[in-house]
Amino acid sequence: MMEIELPKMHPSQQDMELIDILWRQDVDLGAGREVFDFSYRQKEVELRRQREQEEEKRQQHLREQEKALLAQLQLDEETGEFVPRSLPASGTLTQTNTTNGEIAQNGAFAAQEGDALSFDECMQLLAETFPLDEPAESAPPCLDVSVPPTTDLMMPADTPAFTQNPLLPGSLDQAWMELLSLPELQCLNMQMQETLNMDGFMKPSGEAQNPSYSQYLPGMDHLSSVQTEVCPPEYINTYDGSFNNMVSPNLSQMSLNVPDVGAEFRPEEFNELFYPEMEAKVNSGPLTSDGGNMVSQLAETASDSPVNPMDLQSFSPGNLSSGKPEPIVEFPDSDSGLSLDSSPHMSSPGKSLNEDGSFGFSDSDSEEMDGSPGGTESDYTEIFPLVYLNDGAQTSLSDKSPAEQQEMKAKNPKTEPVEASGYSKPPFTKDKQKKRSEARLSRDEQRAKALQIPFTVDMIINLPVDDFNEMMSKHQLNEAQLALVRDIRRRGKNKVAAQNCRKRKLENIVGLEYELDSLREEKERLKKEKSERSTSLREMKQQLSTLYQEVFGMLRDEHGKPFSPNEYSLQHTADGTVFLVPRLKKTLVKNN
DNA sequence: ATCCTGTGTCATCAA
DNA sequence: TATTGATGACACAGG
Repeated sequence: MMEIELPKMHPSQQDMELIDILWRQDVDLGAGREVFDFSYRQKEVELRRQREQEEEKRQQHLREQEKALLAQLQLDEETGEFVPRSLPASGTLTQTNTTNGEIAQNGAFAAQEGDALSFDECMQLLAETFPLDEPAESAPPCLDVSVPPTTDLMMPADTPAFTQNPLLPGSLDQAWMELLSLPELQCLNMQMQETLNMDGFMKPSGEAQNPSYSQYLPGMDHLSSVQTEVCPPEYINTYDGSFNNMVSPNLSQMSLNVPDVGAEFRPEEFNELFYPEMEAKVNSGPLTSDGGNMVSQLAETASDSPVNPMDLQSFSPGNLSSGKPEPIVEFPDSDSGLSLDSSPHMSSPGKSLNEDGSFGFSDSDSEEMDGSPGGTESDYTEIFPLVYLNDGAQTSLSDKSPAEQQEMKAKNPKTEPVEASGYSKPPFTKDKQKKRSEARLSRDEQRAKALQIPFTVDMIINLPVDDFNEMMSKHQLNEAQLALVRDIRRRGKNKVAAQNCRKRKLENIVGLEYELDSLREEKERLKKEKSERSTSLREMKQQLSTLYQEVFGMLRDEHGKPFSPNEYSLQHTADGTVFLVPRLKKTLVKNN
């Protein structure tokens, strides 16, 4: 308890030393050592002061945290953005239908509320463990991937706000990571993963695909590894699956302050994220960091590798940072739709080459492509004949230089007639391999590959505009590439929007049908009720008439004669009093 | 051959 | 002004 320490040398230092010696020799001084030890007492005071300061600090942090909670944002399911929670009736879509899925979601979250406490505690622990010394830091809301993509529908209002508080200072970054390794959080983390997956399941179309941008961001990949350590494979797998769909707009917010995409870029890890199944192959191969060589090496290994060479290239530091992703071919006018016919892979030289010999991606070309009967998927079989020939072998012409591509074209005159004829099914159309390749590569992916865009289509489409612009600014793209990237983004977003729109339309139709049924039922019910009441009214009238006649017939005047129904009538008031009213008089009264 | 349905895309408008 | 979402319209593929 009383620890022996060497006090700092003070003026009374000799005395203190003596006291110390006596103390060590267990000489009874008649008083505690601390009585004589000035530095000890001073230290005690300092300790107390320090404790007070810590306490004060902690309280201040709690207050700040509270502020942050108040200002917490809420994920808008539709927009994928964080919006202030104070928009209770914001959504136009989310509230339209309470589908079973949503009910299930609510249920699931309700069930999760039980975890809220522990999470709360964790956050408190976090705040205590990692004091926010830089509250003003505009650090990113480094939300972990485990943070569920909550929506107003799914997240009860009283749910602890930490889960989606993007205002948490960036210093929490590491705290999150450390927290993730805490055993008590691992379970929570897994549940959040589950939630995230569930959300993806509930919203299969564009609006729900909610993987995290952290996957895109090398700086965050350690998070993945953390989860890999603590989560059962199924969580990871399902997560990967949902990731393939799209990137969550909401989680994308988290990437705001993540280290530069290009900064600590590690292509292997990136690859692992995107093509986990391929990672082994790619890594085991003679892959080098030399972007130039890699393509050719890929070409060698591509026959058994489904990896998209474009992606690999994009992950190559050489291409990313050294920034010469420009295809050798110049596309004078990129368009918005890479024209099939202008594709470098076209086997039809007449169309594929512009007059200047370059490959054209002009709008007119695009129209030619999209407008022509041959325009769509089949065109891509023409664009990438080798892709379809070699399933999984992404060594399409796009991986080769235009010169090589032209060589290929020269070597494969076979395809010319097919494409020259415009729309006609290429010989590989029935090839299952081709279909599989098609399924794997969307048109825009193929376009991107053709222009050697150094980003994945997912990134292009799903990154928030700021990140997107940042990403674009980090790479020097030529006009064709820029235009293609923007078109890909526009098309991708519009595709999702169209899916949402159709989904909504269907939901509206279903809702209207349901409403129609309800109204029909209501109508039937009202009809029936009307009929019943009519019957009842008729009966009552009949009874009243009978009663009237009975009563009227019992009435006699002073001569004992019955009243004439033509001259008199019976009237009754609300209190049951009955009057015999002369009809003439009655009309007179009425006239009055 | 024709119709229906699902999907992608474009144009346009509105926020 | 740029971006984004919503939606009608169109083309196309596939059943």
